[in-house]
Amino acid sequence: MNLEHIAKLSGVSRSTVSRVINNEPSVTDTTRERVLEVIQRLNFQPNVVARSLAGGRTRVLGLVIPMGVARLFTDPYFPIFIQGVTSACNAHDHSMMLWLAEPEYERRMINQIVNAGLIDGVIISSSLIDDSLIDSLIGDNLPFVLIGRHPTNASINYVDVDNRESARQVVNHLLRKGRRRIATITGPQNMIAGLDRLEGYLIGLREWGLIPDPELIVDGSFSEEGSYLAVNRLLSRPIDAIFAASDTMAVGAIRAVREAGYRVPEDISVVGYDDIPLAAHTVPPLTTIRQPTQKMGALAVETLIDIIENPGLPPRRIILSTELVIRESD
Amino acid sequence: MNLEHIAKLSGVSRSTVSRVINNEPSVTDTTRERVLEVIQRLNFQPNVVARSLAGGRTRVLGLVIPMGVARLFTDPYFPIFIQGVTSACNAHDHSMMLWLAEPEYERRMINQIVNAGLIDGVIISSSLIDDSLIDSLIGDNLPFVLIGRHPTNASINYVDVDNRESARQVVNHLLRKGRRRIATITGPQNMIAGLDRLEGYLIGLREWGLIPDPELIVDGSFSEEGSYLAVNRLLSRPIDAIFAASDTMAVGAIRAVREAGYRVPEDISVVGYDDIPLAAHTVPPLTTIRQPTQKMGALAVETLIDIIENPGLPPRRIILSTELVIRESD
DNA sequence: CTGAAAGCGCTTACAG
DNA sequence: CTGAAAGCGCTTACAG
Repeated sequence: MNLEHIAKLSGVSRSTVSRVINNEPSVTDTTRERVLEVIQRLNFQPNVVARSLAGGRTRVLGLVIPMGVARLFTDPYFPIFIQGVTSACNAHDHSMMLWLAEPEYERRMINQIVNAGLIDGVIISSSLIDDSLIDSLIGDNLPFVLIGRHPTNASINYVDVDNRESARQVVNHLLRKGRRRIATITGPQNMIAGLDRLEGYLIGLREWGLIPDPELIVDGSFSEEGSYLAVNRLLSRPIDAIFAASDTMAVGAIRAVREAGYRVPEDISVVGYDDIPLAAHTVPPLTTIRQPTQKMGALAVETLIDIIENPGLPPRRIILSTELVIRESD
Repeated sequence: MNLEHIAKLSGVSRSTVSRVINNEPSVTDTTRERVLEVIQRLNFQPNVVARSLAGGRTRVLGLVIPMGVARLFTDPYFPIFIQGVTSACNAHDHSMMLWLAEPEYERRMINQIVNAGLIDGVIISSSLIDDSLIDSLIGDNLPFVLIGRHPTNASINYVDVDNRESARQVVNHLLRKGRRRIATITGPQNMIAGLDRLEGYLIGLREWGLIPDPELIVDGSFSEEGSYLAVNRLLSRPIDAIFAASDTMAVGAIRAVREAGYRVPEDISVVGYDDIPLAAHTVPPLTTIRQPTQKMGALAVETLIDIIENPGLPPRRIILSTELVIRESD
């Protein structure tokens, strides 16, 4: 079943059927109705592939998540984010193609993405700073939006949350609670979220005239286990609070703190970041930063479609605000 | 840049370039080398869309996960499974398209999947029993494989683990440890994994001549919270063990048990299913069934490609074995 | 072993 | 407002 088929049955040409399908205004209402009736009766679905080849647009969006990101395997952040992307794709009549970028295939994949013409644009989540994929995309003029701002290139479209501001707010909150020896478990420093959350922590301390102690800054790589190990090391020094750059790391931190015989929050406060579903159910329930994860996914899709349909406009740089959710870990 | 372009530069016809790209044997080595040299020099990538339209095959596979499955948001099972699918797609030069099936869009989506010609086949994960998508797929002759066996239709291809046998094994293990009042937290009974794990539990009890007590069977809907609530209800009766049909539910069970003042495993054993990464790190570490989640994803892809390339062969029904991992929750 | 040509199912100037 | 025709970039009989 194809356009020709529908055309014959409704007594018009293939061109007209195409126009009806694409909602072009230049069709009589009566003609339109006649054609639509046939389309519906036959439950006709135009062939996406042919449409793409002729029209130069596939209505398929790529979502790239670097696999190196170990988070993926344990952090509920991703499913929630992906859900936001998928819903928005559905709502805008697009499809989503997921790529988990494995290093071994990366080169071939970049090529596929950029040159094969399968997709109209790309969303890159949790990209590493200076990801070579970004350069490829720029070089080949394929529209893309980043989740997380780009530190240097101002012409790149992105959707992000205000990581620095919210981290600063966490530190501020802890300081107001009387904490003074605040440690932080950071994410990888080659990811913008890792970088910015650390910077916010530093800003927060300095605002209160405190000098950050490098020994209280340890890397947890956005993983539960990484954080657990980091906090074990940390506990040899006197600390009274921990800001973990993700809830998953906060969970690891709490585990380490309690195993060492300290109480949360009486001895050591623990604050996280993300507000994943689990955060409300840890013991004690986690104070954390709520970020609109699902909304970021949806906004990324909408921004990308906008860029595809309106090239040449100035870059969109969208920063969403967050919210400090105070529960019982302090 | 297209075939014509490459053809001109290497002094052959478009047809020959196509043959080289598709590795057809009927090309002289010298011709082949000449063409390949040009392709590599220009880093040429054939247009996937045109290829699909002409060849009738897109090399794109769809992965459908019903969103109703609340698990998705909290259960690490999915990222691991998706990772298996993606890797296998890469390895076999295919791409993967992810659909999270939202009820509201479902009808349109089925149409898209089945009729738009965008994909060569579909993998359905965690499908509900009697999912209407399955009927659509059968009706339209689109190749597909299920994760989880189909209870009635023997002609359907699937990859599954032996849920019944492994659940039976868990019960057997607990009975050998001297437990006699064994409760189970089940998954939804409209999912084959939920169904089969319950059945295995029943078989295990009966093997020892025990009569299952309906009051010890409660639904946890494959979620942490669902399980927590279910176990709260359960604790009014004297029980000495809980078999949770997923690790995520086991975590909820442990939480409820401990909050009620009982010890795990001294008072109540808790055994899970899945062996997610967290299972080794719960307090106490979880005894559970390890299933080859990633491998299931990869096998589903390979099976699907096989079906696409060799239609008409008898249905593949693949059952993978599992492993009881004994840790400290008993 | 290779090339010329038809065809995959659409879109889109162009002409009327 | 509508149709005939060219074209998107490939694959694949067919002929030689």
